[in-house]
Amino acid sequence: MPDLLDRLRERDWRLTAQRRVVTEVLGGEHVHLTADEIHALAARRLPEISRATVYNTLSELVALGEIREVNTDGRAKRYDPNAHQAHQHLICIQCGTIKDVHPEDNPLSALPPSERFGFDISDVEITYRGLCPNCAS
Amino acid sequence: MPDLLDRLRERDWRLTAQRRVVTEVLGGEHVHLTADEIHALAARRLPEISRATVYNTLSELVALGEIREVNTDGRAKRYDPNAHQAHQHLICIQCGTIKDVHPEDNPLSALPPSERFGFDISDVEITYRGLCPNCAS
DNA sequence: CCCTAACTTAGACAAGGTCTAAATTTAAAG
DNA sequence: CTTTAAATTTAGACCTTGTCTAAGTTAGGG
Repeated sequence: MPDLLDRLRERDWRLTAQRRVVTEVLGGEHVHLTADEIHALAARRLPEISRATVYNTLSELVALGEIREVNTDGRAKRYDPNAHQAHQHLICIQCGTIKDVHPEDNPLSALPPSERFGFDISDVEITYRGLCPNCAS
Repeated sequence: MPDLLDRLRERDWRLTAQRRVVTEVLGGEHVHLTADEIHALAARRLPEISRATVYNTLSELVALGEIREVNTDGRAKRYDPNAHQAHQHLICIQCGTIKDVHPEDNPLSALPPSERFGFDISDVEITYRGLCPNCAS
């Protein structure tokens, strides 16, 4: 798969300095940053970047399906660049660390038709919570 | 199982008028109200009840394990009085309706040890999303 | 090189929630 | 029945997260 910036170029996404630094900050595969964290990192390279632009850019990337919004705790949303591989999240209830995990079965198959109330189900989000080895000791 | 107010009485929970109306508003089994909705309903019976008290009471009920906090959409948290029966949620992406559902398997069993990163997992939260029959037509 | 639509900006605004200090209420002791 | 200390409630200030707007700036086709 070509990298994120290449994919965006192919889609008539006007590439500005601001959009570039935001997507660069989201480079890794196992990163789960809040909008404010992304803004702070982006501002290290482009000091005048505004909060509004970071929010706008993130919304566009979500709409394009290039990143996912994760609602882990009712606090700030986090943005997950690992959008092209189905996965779920495992979160430490103490330190907040987030891991990507991959359940064995298709999570949808556990929900029998009688429990679907006629819905056309399109998405399943699973969050596992527990104590990480570091916090347990 | 004795009802909510009885259980709380047995636990030295000082029962005030404010706490009573909040717990009464949470009476049903299949209700998923926001704090503001709970405040509005409570205020119909006890007009001077404050927002802070509603938030305090809800936090205490969560800590006591009598209700559950549900984070459905990154907007306001919802409070679910159906805390003593394991269940998950099915949400309409259009109208926001929330249904309680009961998957067949233990959701934890789908996560193999190799995907647990040494965590001691204590909770799994699953949210199914789709279009309800009403919105589909 | 110019033009215009697209983009970015600062800052006001809004929703949801937390905190604080003062007032009130509870219930236990005298 | 009073006193009293601790628990509870209150109004409103404040905080965090996110959205909106109007004005300024920029990308890139012609």
